[in-house]
Amino acid sequence: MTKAAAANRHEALSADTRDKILDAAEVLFAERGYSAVSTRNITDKAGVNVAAIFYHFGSKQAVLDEIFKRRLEPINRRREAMLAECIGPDVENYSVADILTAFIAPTLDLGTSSFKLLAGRTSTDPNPEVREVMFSVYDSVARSFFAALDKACPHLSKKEMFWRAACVYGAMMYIRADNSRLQYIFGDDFSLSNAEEAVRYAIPFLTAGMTSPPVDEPAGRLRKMPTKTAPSSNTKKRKGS
Amino acid sequence: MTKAAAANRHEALSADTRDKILDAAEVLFAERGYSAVSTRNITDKAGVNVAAIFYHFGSKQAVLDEIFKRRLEPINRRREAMLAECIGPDVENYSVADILTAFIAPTLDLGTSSFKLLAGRTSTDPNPEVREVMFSVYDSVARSFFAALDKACPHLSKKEMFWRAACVYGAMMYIRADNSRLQYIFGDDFSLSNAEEAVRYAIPFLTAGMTSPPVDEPAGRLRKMPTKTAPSSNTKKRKGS
DNA sequence: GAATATGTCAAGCGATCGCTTGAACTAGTT
DNA sequence: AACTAGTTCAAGCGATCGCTTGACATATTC
Repeated sequence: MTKAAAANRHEALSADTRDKILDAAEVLFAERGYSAVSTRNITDKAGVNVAAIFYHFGSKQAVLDEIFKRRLEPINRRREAMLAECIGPDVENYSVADILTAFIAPTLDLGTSSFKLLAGRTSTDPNPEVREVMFSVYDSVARSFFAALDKACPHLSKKEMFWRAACVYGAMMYIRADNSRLQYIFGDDFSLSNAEEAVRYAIPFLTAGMTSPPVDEPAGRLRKMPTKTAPSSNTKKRKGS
Repeated sequence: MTKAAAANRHEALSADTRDKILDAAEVLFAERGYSAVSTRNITDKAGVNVAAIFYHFGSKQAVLDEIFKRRLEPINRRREAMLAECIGPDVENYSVADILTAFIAPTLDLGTSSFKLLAGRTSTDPNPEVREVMFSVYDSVARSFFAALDKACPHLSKKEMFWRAACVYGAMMYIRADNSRLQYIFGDDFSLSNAEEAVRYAIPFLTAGMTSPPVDEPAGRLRKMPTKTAPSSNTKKRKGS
């Protein structure tokens, strides 16, 4: 009783060192970038000793890796759930908009979490240590996403799919990274950090791009064109298959 | 005669220290990122003394700034020339595809130059020193580009334009940054570094997105919709106005 | 209550950071 | 030959880097 109470109090007052380090590092990496943040910056902000990083994680890079694993696990569960919901047995009716939403929306549903920024900004970070983590963490989800998109867009050659995927990926990452340069140009009334608006305005843009006619195919020969949205609705709310 | 010859030979054999530093730093920054490259890395690669950086530029940040100024000057001249060519007196016939091409193509016409990578990768670099340079360097061109896009897309509210601009910007930056993750997924036959393919496949994607119907506007009320391409052609080759 | 496992801490390792210094070298001018 | 201005150089400044160490505190087990 007293023991449990003490344990609870301890847990309520302060997360363990491990989590404090992850929380602090996440914020700092998002703000300044992996390379520009030192291990002492992290432990200072976390209020723990420098050695704790190496005791709990082994290296600075391992901290970054753990940050991504911790956040992406629930996000990817949501992604796969949403994806499963919108790919039924009838391949003919795959909705490009729904697939894009399944892939993008869960990554934006993080509120003001620093991880959204971090994920966007590290996506093009050239530091080898960072890229190593990115490769290890993003691979499987990206594959299942592109596989679904491929089924939904049978009119596209692999090359066209490659370039369109790059556009989708780039737009998504840029929105997440939110470097505030556009805000600087368009004015403070606008912000890329508004998740609802991102889904509302960016998804239709990307859907229009994905479903536009292929560049290479002569206009005559034509395979089945994709449907942009689910038959009955253009919002997320959809009936089960 | 001998003097001029000596000067020429000297110039032919080795660019001056200033340029050697810029060339070396450009490659290293592109490969590893600004924060992960030290001044000694730069001067070692350039084959000059460490102090030369501070004698010629004053700081590491000033080197990054000079790299961007040196490359962007000719690129921005091309951009403005192409933009001037596609915005005539008849606003009604502005071609979204041509405007996008004017903005994007010149940044890709760098061959294998490291600057293309560098520009893409630094665009979302959160390091304050890097962001400072980005803000100072990109502002004016971006404004004139968005102004032209705005004229070409009168059917869009400022908010819709903001989000579509973000998608365009993001796609462009991601393609330039070429983090090779898509290549890893799609296979080695595909590469984002192919400038011709980028223009051929990405511009139509982005044009389709830009010219898609507005999200907010009720379908009934409708201002003039934009033309996707110039009347006679969908390639870069166009007659003068 | 000694033994053991787990975690924290101050101190400091060698290496490297951005940057500075003052002496030396190289023109070209008088 | 003396002078000047522009440039390069080795050496090193204090600070900080990622990471390690060994002493110590705490909690659990037998």
